[in-house]
Amino acid sequence: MTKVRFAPSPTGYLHIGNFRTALINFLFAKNKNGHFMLRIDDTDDERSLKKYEDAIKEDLSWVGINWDSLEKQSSRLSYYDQALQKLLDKKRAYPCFETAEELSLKRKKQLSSGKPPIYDRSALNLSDSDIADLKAKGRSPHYRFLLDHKDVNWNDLVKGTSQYNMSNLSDPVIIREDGRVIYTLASVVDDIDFEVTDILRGEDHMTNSAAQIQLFEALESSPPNLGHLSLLTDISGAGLSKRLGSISLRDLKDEGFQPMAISSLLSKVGSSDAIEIFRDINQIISDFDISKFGKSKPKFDKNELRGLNSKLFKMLDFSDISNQLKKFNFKISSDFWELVKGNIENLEELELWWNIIYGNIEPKYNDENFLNTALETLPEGNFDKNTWTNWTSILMEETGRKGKELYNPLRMCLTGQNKGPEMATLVFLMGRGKVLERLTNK
RNA sequence: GGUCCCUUCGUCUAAUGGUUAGGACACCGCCCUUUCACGGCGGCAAUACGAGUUCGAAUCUCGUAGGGAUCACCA
Repeated sequence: MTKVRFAPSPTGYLHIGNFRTALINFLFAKNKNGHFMLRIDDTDDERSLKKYEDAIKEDLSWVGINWDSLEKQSSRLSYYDQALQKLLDKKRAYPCFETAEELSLKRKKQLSSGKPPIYDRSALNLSDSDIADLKAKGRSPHYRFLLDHKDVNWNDLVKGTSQYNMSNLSDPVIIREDGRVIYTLASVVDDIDFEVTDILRGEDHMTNSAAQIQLFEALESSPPNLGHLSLLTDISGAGLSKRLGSISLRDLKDEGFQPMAISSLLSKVGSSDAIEIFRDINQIISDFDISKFGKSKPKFDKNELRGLNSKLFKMLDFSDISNQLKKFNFKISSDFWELVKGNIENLEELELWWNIIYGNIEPKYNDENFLNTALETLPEGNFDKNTWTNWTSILMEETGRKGKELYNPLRMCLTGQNKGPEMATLVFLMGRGKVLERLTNK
């Protein structure tokens, strides 16, 4: 069975790059009736916070991504120790005693003399007695994985035939000086134990993957299928870290974006499918195909998201949205929703239209003579659904105007906007009192 | 600096040596609508640059330029 995992570290809120990876893993698995595992990579306990773990779960749930199982690396520490022992026995791991400062200095030197900052493996020269001496002095080692300096090849689900020469890489540290495991090892151990079949993640993991392939093999397993998605950039083409990293899912939520608008965009952008709005995640699942994703970097455009959001609102009935409308401190009726849903990009705009119809706004008078005539011909009595048509028919006869010439001054005066929902219903909901107020309140 | 990856309309992309370089979104125009929008129809618009291979190159090769990623006792 297909089994994937999404493995965030709880060191911050889910941003849109992260979320896209989660979504694509979810869609990939569900399309194959597979298993989607949420794995909390909290081995860095200095930076990991429960608050973020909760937030990540909450955000995933908000968009309808449900996990079939949940694991936390912090509860699996003994397995990582066993893996280290195995690697030590096979001479694929070795102890190192350099301090972080020494290593950093070394890298700087290499870089300034034009050389790649790759670890020189000097700890490999330590004899058993050297190591014993250092330990006796109270020094405790960190451990590195000994890479095999050769080409690693794999057939990437997204990138196709891929290759990396391991001599361009430092032997990765897998256990810290204080004994805590590092992601590189923990992730592989978990992927083996939980029988993950496919790893889908960003192309920033490309070199990690190359090293981890050797780790899978050293642990007498075989690597899962690997797919590296091209990273999202902002509209100018700048990388994720610069700006998109700061757009979290919660920001989008707060800005009034709907989960399905976000999922619709992020599941299709960068693929050869058309970007369109989907009402239901199952529709996206059923035609998901990882091979449709391209190798170049797609751009995330909030305007595109706005468009999808407004298309979604048009599709929603009052009953679909009424829960979300409770957050407003004014009561929204079904009639009101049906009237304005075709003219909004996000829910916050409801407040504007609510004020236009029921509250106070600054009307715009751009044709006083005409508006005077409108005032004179305003029908008496309570408004009904035909009032607008009757009224404008009279106005048309009186003034000879029609079309935009007829409607625009009324729209501007009554709503303060040059566009918006259909006037007939809008005026009916407004009622005679409010219309009179706007017409006379110049 | 080393290594890896990327570059087709504004945007997402299709075209795996022969196409008038196709589609979707956006934009513009027309129609529909006595207004906004929806919808229908149409239009604008691209192979980063330079060589090479070939009868023929978006496609293969090399170079140039631009962009991204990575090179942590982070994940």
